[in-house]
Amino acid sequence: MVRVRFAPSPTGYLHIGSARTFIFNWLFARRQKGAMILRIDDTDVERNTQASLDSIFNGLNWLDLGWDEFYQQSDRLELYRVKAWEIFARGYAYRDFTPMNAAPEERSSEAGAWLCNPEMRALSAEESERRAAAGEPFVLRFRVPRETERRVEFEDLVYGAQSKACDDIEDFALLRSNGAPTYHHASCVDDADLRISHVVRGQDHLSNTFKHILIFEALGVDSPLFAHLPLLIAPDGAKLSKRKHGPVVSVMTYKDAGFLPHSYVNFLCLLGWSPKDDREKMTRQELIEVFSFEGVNRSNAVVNFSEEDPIDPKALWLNSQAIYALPVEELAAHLAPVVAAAGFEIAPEKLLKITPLIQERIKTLNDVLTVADFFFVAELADYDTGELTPQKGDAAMALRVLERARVALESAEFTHDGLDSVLRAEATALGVKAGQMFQPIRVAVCGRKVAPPLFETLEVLGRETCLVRIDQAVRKLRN
RNA sequence: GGCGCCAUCGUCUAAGGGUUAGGACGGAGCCCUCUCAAGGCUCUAAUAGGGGUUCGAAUCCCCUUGGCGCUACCA
Repeated sequence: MVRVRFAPSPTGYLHIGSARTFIFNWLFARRQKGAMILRIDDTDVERNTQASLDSIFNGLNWLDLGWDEFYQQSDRLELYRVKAWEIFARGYAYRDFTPMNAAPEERSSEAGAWLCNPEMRALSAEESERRAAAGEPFVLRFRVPRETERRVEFEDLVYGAQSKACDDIEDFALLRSNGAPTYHHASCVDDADLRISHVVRGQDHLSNTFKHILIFEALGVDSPLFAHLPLLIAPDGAKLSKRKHGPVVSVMTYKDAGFLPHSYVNFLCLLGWSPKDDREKMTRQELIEVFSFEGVNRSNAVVNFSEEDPIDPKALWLNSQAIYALPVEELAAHLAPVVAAAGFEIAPEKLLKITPLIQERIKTLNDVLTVADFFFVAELADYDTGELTPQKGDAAMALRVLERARVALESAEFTHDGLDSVLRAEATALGVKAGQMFQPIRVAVCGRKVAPPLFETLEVLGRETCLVRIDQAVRKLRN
């Protein structure tokens, strides 16, 4: 039985890299008909906040994928304590009484990396017990095997054969001096206790895996299988950080920008993974069917954003495609809350009629506000009168067109075909080109040159509104 | 510094000894057209460098360079 977990620590918002890790775990679980477990790694009480936990849930909920089991490490502290002392009892760990901030400088710089404090590692059982009983603070450290020239080895499902000499692994902590478990310890104990079959996580944990394998050994259990994922990085090559790169790193930014959850999931999947054919737009079901670790890349993927384009153009394109593919009713339902949040009151039936006119013109849900605004307002915002002037024409032509249109529209049948034939006939009668006829009308009713197709727009706007707006345009031209 | 990992168009990627190095996004152009889109077509642009192995390397090996990660009583 495949069991995978996503284990964020609540020290910030949901990062897009974390979201992608969640998605790959989820895809693998669904693909293998296994279980997806959400585990909150909150062993560092100092840094965890409720706000952060809420924001992670918000992000995960928006992704709309779900999970099967939920755990929180702060509920399981006793388990980590018990397991740590079991490890100690088996001789795989020792008490280190070195004071907290003792000589941290000596650790790096020089030739060999810092491995352990030999004095503490060699402390006799008696002295260790005595000092602990006397209340002297200590951290419980893993005793990495050094007597043999052993190497820790494993086969990563993405990166292949991995190997590291024990002499390059330091004696890491299991329990802090306050008794709380470290990430390494709690994570492994939980992975063992929850019977996690595959650990799928960021490549930043690749080197940590050697330590984890030693912990699993000390715990007396088989290691899970590992699959590390390439990291998401910024165009400057640095890893994505809120401080340096701003809101682009947060999942909620994309929700707020008007992304459809699935299209964003689709986008994230394409970063560091490929179905190996030319498919890019994929449904959730397709993603599940085709996902595998063989398709995962080994090099980091750049999220392509800049000051001018804060959102990766590929994400935008995928979203516009997803919007285009949506049934009109569904798109209208997605649009309604956006329109309402902007303060417009619009009847659902009307929005349903507007939707097909803008469907292929919006890249995000939020674009409805800039593309269809003139449908929502009672009064058009002021616009430059010069806009009314058609190509290769003048203000006089605009006036003639609008006056003529005004009369024609009073009696025209307000349907696409009706308006089409009436307005084209008027153009011919006036001796102007169709475009010269349509443009002044478009600007009069929309307030700008760029807008959805004219006849449908007039139809949805309705005769009354159209006549009022044309009158206003005529007045502007006469002034 | 030590250890580990990585390296194909600007970006995401395909090609795992033999291809004019393919696709997508972006950009440019053309077509379509009532504007804008959408759609169609064309163009743009890559195997980091150097050595090997081989009849033949983007592909295998080594070195260099560059990038990333770990090196906490953070996760």
